[in-house]
Amino acid sequence: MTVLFSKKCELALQSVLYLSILPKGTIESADNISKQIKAPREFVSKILQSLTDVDIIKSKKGKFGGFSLAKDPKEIKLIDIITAIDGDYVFDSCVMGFPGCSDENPCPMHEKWAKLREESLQMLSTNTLADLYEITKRKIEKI
Amino acid sequence: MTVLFSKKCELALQSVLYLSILPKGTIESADNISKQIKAPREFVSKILQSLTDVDIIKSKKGKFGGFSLAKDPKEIKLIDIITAIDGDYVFDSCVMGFPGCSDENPCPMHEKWAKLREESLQMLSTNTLADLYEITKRKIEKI
DNA sequence: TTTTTTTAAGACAAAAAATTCCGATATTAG
DNA sequence: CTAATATCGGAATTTTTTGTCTTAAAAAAA
Repeated sequence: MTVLFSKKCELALQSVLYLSILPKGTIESADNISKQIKAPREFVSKILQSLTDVDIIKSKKGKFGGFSLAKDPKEIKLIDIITAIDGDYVFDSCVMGFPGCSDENPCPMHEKWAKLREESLQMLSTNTLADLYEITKRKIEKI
Repeated sequence: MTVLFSKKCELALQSVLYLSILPKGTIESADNISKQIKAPREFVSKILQSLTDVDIIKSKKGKFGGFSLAKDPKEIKLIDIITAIDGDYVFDSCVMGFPGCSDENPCPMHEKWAKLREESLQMLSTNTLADLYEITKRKIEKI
């Protein structure tokens, strides 16, 4: 079985999306976030830590501490979260795992896949948390 | 890090593609195939076994035994190989890992992703080994 | 028939990814 | 200051995926 993004990355996206629908500046604990997205707390906590390192969210220790967005939702693109966790490997490695796959020495899928890869990258690079606000809110409320 | 297809699936695609450029009916040993695609022999062997189960390739035991395509290259679609190894999970699970993601209760990426998912599926369902013959040959020869 | 070569099958081992645990440190309330 | 609550950082554990080994069975050649 196979996945586009790692589990870590999925939970990162879910966590940050959740933070993005809370009133601006809200500090939410890892415990609350993990409950909301129904994922193991310690694991979510670890993921959130790596997101603070790249300045997508910020953290506050101690009582009433937790995590909050480090910038405005319209400044955070989906691709930022993805590359922070999974790297940009997804978008520049060969789909079929062939060595040395490039425009000059393409694998059998290369050309046909290039278009899809480009479109995905485009989609993830243009959409910000702000763009997804309404639909995120609706989804989170239904979980 | 993350990948679209599992390693198994990548090697399955490479192996079958390799078989498809050999003269019709050629029987190639797991040993030769693994050397060609530079992958561990026993592992490739395992993968080839599962492909024989779904009738994409056929096997022959004993001296001069090995594997060969079970049908004409234009009868074998890429998607057949992928679902045989990775299942159809890739194309009907939520990109963000949200539970119960559907058209009625979509995740934030759902709609935008649907188009890409559909196009990928389309591409993998319409292309057969025969369609990729020339480019496969060129690639394999350069490995 | 015996030997050699190759797949089949399943147990086993190693590596990677996911998940948990724990001790340290920071922050705030009382 | 002390107690309570959080994050932080790193080690430890579990699970999944990848890869190996070993033995059996089939096929062809000697």
